Amino acid sequence: MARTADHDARRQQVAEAVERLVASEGYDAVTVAKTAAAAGISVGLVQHYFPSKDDMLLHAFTHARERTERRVLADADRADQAGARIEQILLGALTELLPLDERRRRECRVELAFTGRAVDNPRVAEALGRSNAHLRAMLARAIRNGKECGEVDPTADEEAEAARTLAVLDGLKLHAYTEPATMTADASRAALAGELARVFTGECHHRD
Amino acid sequence: MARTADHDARRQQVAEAVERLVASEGYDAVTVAKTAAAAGISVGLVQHYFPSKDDMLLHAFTHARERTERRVLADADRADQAGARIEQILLGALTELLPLDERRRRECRVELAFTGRAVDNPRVAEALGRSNAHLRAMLARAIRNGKECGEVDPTADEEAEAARTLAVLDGLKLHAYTEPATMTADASRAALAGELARVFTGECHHRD
DNA sequence: TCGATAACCATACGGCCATACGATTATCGG
DNA sequence: CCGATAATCGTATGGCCGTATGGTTATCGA
Repeated sequence: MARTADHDARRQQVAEAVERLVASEGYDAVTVAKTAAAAGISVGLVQHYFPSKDDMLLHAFTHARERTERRVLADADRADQAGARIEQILLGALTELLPLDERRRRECRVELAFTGRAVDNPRVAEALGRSNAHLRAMLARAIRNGKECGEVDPTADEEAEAARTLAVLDGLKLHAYTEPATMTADASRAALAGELARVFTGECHHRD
Repeated sequence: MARTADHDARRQQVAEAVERLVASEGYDAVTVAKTAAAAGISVGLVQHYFPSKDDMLLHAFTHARERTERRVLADADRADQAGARIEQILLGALTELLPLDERRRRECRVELAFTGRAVDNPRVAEALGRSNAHLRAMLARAIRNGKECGEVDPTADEEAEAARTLAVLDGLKLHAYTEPATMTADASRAALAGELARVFTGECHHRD
């Protein structure tokens, strides 16, 4: 055998370099050369780990997206164990995804840039679709729980409500990012809270 | 003086060539040379009418967007004069913007491609913001009318409801386009109808 | 009719970028 | 300790694209 390296760690290193570039200079500014420089490695090594630029970008996207997914899930879990009202749990977790301050604006820029490419790139679209499916499932589960404890109208269609809520979230993400003057942080927060208030219309009757 | 040409018509001709290219090959496939070919003119003439490729793309976007805006407005007006319920008028007009069949899918592709660029391109972002402001104003007006005739809860915040409704619309547009398998035409229509049903909760008490 | 001028064209240029390629270096197994 | 092999590097290459440039053509006004 010979020299060994941590494949996954290297790929992650490149993915994060891509992310930084997208966040600071925009998607179009991402070149293989710049990415290599940002990651502190050579162009050749990037090629060693990714067969093509497209693969590199796709990996960067899925990496970023999975991290975000995990964070939101963890957020929700933590709030859940603290025994909060489901509506409040979701509001907290989803608010994290809106560009309400500089940090989250950066994250949104990356997310939105890749989302924009999903329109023309089937592989990105598929990855995005998978991730959205996870989020919808999470929301549907939360709504189902809400029914059980009385927060949600028991006749509501969980899947439909979840799909619409995710649409609101993504629409707000875009509007708040591209129109910060019109869609201020408060307006965005209010819009999201308003959507949740329309789904979670009842009082929780559980006691602990 | 000398030879004359219809400036606006030429610029429109180019804009529509861009649109066709985006719809059929995707945003990245738009080059000045291809656009010229698609428009049936020379590269030099494109340059004659647009100082840079960026200007060309921006014009193509605003052109397409304004046309769509006009169409939606006209739709709504027509339904209005037919004396329909406001909720139904809006549903009809906004449904037109979702990618529910091949024709509307094409239109959405163009719209979404440019929307994706708004993230990194301030000029596109500004044009998009202006157009969104128009749509929000139109929605707010409709909601205000709804209050007067009893279709809408009089305590509702018109601007906030309008902003959220537009967010739903744009989120659905994206999801329905990139995830046709999950967000079917029926599911999208239902989600939009659901949103409107949450805004227009009352009965119209006008008679004519 | 004619020349000035705008419309229009064809091509050249310079730069950038993704990818290909060959060389070099480090390290694991024996 | 050594050689096989993976990791890493540096550079070359071929193509494409936006823009610059110079020339040609048609038409309007006088």
